[in-house]
Amino acid sequence: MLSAQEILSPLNDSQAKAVSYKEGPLLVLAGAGTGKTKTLTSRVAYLISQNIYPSQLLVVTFTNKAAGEMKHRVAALLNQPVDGMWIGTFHSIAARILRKHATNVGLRNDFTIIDSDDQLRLLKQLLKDHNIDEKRHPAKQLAYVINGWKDKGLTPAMLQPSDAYDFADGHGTQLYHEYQQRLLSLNAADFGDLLLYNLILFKEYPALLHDYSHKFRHILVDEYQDTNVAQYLWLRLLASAHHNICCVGDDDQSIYGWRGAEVGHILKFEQDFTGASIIRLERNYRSTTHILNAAGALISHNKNRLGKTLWTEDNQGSPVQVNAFFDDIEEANAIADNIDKTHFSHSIDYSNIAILVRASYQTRTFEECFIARGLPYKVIGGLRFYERKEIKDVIAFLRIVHQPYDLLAFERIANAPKRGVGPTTIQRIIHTSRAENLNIIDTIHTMLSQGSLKGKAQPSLQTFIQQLQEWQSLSSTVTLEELCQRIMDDTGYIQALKIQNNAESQSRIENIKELFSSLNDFETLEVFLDHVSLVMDTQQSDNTDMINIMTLHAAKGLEFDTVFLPGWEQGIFPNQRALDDAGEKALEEERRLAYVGITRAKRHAEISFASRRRMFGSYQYNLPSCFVEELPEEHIAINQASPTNTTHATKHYNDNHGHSFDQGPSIEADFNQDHHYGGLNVGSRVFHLKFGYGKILRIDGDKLDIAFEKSGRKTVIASYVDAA
DNA sequence: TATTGTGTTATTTTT
DNA sequence: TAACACAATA
Repeated sequence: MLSAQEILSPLNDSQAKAVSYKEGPLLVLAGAGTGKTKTLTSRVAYLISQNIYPSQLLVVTFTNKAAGEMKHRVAALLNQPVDGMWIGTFHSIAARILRKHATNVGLRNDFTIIDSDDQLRLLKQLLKDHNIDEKRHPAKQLAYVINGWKDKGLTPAMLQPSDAYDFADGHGTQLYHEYQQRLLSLNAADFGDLLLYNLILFKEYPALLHDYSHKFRHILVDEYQDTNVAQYLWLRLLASAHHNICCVGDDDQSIYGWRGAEVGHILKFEQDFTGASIIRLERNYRSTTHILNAAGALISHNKNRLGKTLWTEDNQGSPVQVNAFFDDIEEANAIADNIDKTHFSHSIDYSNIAILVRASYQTRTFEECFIARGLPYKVIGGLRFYERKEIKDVIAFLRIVHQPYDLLAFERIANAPKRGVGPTTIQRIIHTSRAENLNIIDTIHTMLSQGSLKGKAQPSLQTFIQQLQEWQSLSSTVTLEELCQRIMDDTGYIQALKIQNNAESQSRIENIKELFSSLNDFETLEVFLDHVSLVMDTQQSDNTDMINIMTLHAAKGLEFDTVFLPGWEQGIFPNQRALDDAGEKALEEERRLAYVGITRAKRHAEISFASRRRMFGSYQYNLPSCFVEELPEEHIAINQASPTNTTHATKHYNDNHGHSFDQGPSIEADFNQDHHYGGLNVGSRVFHLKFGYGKILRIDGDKLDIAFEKSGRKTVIASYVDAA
């Protein structure tokens, strides 16, 4: 165990001050790259060195990734594993508390945590039962409204009469109320409920609040600028006994307002927690002066901020490059060229390069460009492992084994694989189950004996409930993997995928196999199900060297040597819809997003915009983003592409940069036509991970011109395809 | 009930 | 463009 002195010595003055701050509320305003996590983890270690028991500490983060990293770093700092510390996401900690006292709010302690998919399904049923036209009032919107209320800590009873009009001409409150009832009868809670029920518990059972608020002697919160009202109230309650709450955050990096985060919380911290101190971390250890000052000037256009000025002892570096292009294709090609240069001439790893876009659809242009050129890349974000259809299906089977009342899980897999049970039958079973308060097995059993199930559905459901009962008895005797294997065999789920035999079904089978192998990490079904509902991110640890493509949101907290920020155009970034919805407030959030983007770069930032962009099948013409003008001249270099009318960007992209790219692989087509490459010939059928199956039309060195069956004609590098 | 065709509509995303 | 939901059809 390190001494306090050893913990403090590697820190700068402000960091050390924050780490050793004694008692009372503390806000650490930590700018980008100022050692936020280091400070927070050091403080945890410091408190432990001051004889605070780990079990008296509550450390809250937003993501599992952050919680994991924190745990890891504290353990490394103390040189011993930390047991007993409550460290986790808001949701996982709230779930832990709620499981202990579930019966106080009408749930059993084995309640299911449902995701947004199930939530939507439930709301659709509700709307149908109320004869509300889903076209005029989509379930998605209702989900948004209800989640919004929950984020604000509002139960149906707390709503104002006018709130009802937030959905379907005044039906909002009633629907919210019934949705909550249905969740209770399903013994389920959605993500918002986890926090909301905690608030209810603390309010209605003061003894519980007393216990928890005295148990935790220190509360530490990461990314405080992202807290929504419910989380904020939760923190205030838990901190009410000792006021030892240390929040770390950066108002300039608040980018989740659209999902309930309130920058206001960090702005009024001093009013909320009397006697609070604020410590600013302004020394940046990441970026060069040019990058820092460019970002700083940009963000200074925001009015709603506490204000801080980042500085660095690093050198000037090179100015932020601002590149103008004719269209999106030219932009992508120029970035690809630039990456070649960065990688080959300046020896920067691909993994140290990122392309950050405003919206995920923008990644496509880059993917296509990089595939054609054979540049290795990965798209961060996108759909996660547990969100895949086949994985959710397998999990639904497990859920129903675990909880035979789980109608949502039943709805999901009643006809997967197809067994002749159509939507009408499913709805009837669900309605009966709800009306009679019977579990799935009993419901189907009853309906079968009444002869109210017809056609193909009758025998398949008979088999289904038999199987379900077998699985239930198996679940207590065999391992999770064996149970899963058995379910797949009995239902023929994998068999059905095998019959489809296309690239998609192939990868689905792979995914299921991957799930199988991860099952062994879990002791019981219950532990596994809790894991999948709360720990959604399965970061595949990929140690291959690849360019990172992701949204600006996904980039928060990361850093790269070189960062490309394409699509800085009015309407795209700042995003038009955001502006329409929330005006000036949204513009400030978009600006913070721009700030986050620039400050990800250590040495090199390249902003770009194009005058023409292909969007949704047609061309859109955009003006440069207003943020471009807000960048200070002395820290940027503007590179205007030579005026041209051709779309053949490759002809003149060199003009933009004033150098050529001989070192990189030539993109000029060489006309020495080949007829084979390795084992591949013109006319061969091949398989590509992304594009599926196709036929080779032309071979040119290692570049193959392929007509894909699904994705059309594309040029790809030979090493990316296999003979089919 | 399963398949095919048509129409609509396009942020950001963690838990 | 492309994905997805829903209606019309086999």
